[in-house]
Amino acid sequence: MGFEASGSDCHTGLGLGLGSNENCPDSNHLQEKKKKLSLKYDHLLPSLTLGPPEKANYQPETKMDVDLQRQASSVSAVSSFSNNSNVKKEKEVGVGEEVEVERTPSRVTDEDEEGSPRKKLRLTKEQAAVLEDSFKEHSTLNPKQKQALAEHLNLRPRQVEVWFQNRRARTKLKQTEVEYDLLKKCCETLTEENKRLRKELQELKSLKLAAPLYMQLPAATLTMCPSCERIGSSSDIVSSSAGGTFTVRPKPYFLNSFTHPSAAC
DNA sequence: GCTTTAGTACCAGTTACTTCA
DNA sequence: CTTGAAGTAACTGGTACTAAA
Repeated sequence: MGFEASGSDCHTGLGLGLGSNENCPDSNHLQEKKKKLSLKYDHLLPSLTLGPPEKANYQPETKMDVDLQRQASSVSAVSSFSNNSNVKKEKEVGVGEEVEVERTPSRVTDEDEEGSPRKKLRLTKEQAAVLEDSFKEHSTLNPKQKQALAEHLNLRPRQVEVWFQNRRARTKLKQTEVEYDLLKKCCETLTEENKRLRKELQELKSLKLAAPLYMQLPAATLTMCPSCERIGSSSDIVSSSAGGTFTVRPKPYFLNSFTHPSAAC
């Protein structure tokens, strides 16, 4: 699958590293590379079977239908190009043809018949579903796929392109939220652990001052952590005395060199 | 082999519009 | 009916990459 599947791969790596995305197969640069290989996704197009909404039973059965559709597509391509202040030319690679379109700023050209700029259309459920399916296949489109999808849904290629951009942004946002939650939980766990260890250290220090009985143990069984001065034994044994017991617990908690080197204690 | 330039795709951030509680 | 929040289509400006000159 595309972005979402590999996105979860990235999470598993989480590594709690903020830069983890760099290693993600779907990070920007890899996506750029993927783009170049995008022709391999051409198989998708025949699999799109849902008819465009509203124009509910729309099916370009006749040549005229197809021509009209193409025409509409070209016209809308003109009206949908983003507003760079300059007029641009873009070659839309059609299915088996190249259409050269004069581009003009959209603030001007996006006006509909009534002259109101940027009238926002709401995609129908069916359109959204087809786009969603397509996105699941792959999160980026090559020009052919874009054109074909646009024709299939009776949308402008620019609209398809924008939808994919926004969809990628939403995916990334969700992914970021998930990572944030994980990091937050991790932080809370570590804070708790830190609290516990400090408490334990305090207990040990007071024990040491009161009755350093562990000194009487065979030296070989005791080790001292150089960084936190915690005492352990080769088997993390419990040492008890008349004054009470203290335990050097094994570490059930997960530790991570990312958080603290001395966490290995 | 270089630099420059134009074209293209993508992204982050933003705006504008719609929908719904 | 009005309003604010949330969702999202569309836009903007910037960056990276590629191919041609």
